[in-house]
Amino acid sequence: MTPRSIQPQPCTDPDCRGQHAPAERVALAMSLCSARGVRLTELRRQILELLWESGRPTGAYELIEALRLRDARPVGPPTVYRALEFLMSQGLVSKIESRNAYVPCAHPERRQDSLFFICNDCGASAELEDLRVAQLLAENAAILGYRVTRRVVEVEGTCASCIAAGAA
Amino acid sequence: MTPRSIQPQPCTDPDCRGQHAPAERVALAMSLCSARGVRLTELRRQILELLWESGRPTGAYELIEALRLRDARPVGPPTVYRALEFLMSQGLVSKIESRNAYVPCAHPERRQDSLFFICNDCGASAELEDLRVAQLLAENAAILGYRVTRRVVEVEGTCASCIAAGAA
DNA sequence: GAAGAAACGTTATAACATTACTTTCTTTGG
DNA sequence: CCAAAGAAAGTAATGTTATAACGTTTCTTC
Repeated sequence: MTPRSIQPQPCTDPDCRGQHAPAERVALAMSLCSARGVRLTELRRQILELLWESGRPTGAYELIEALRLRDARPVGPPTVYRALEFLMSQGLVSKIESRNAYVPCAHPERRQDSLFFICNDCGASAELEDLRVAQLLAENAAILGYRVTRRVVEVEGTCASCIAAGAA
Repeated sequence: MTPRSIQPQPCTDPDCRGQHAPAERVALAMSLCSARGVRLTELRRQILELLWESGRPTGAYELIEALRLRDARPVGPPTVYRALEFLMSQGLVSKIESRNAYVPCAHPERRQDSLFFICNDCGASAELEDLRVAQLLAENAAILGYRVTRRVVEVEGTCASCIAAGAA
């Protein structure tokens, strides 16, 4: 199950739903940052890794706690927020605004704001890209005369598993 | 400029961009609540009015301050948050998640999550409805097996006026 | 290895939101 | 009308998320 090699393996499938292991994700991030000439420091790397391991949108203070548990490293809020800001600037992480929580991005090599689907029951989130949505938003922005810098699209609801579990 | 009558005048134009006066907006809200058998109390009415008068996404603590100034009524956070919750439940107000701020809804009679465009420069927001976006999100939700309960679509950028002002 | 820049640490505090409990107001049935 | 019940609002305390301001360390470059 676990890949033998952790060489970066960017997914080339636009319909990829992300089943890569955290280590692989982090390796891709390292290679991307290296190519871009920016520094994915140990702290930043750890936070990205924690986000990949978490499997759901994770709050900044949860990350602080996780870092403390992981290697008895007590970091303050500004430290974590700065790291998150860096990761977001590189497209490696997105903030889920409706949750005040952070998720790792499946395709940091494509710098595109994704659609996020968040389950109200289990808290899990799914990421999707849909150029048609971006296109429609661009259209509407043009009508209003807006220059777009960021798109936040978050769909709240109940995921398939939780529907199944609830219906049981 | 100011309308002589403040009778409720729901806008029937789906492309309406909202140029109605606050009093008219509040009148519509009162009539809607009355029809729905829910109570638009004085506090709730005042908060809705303040939001319409504000002209931009407004934080809960700004509302507290505005209420205090308006009629020396000091209200606590829970009071305001409860009123906002009611207003949101009636589709009269939406929360702009990326700002932790609240805006009045242009078309409370249509219970549809709108698209919001927010200017990073002046802080103003514009509301738009686009069924095509809702449709695409529904499509994607269906693919994932999600049951949708709420859509958050917030486009950040620079509005036409600020682009013009900045380009000057 | 010194200068400059980037990252990180630390303290304090700001900004946003909720819990738990009490009081007041409103409606409704006797 | 009046009491009971329920909805709304008041109050105090606290929880949660985020940032300001400033000092220290680390990395890079020359």
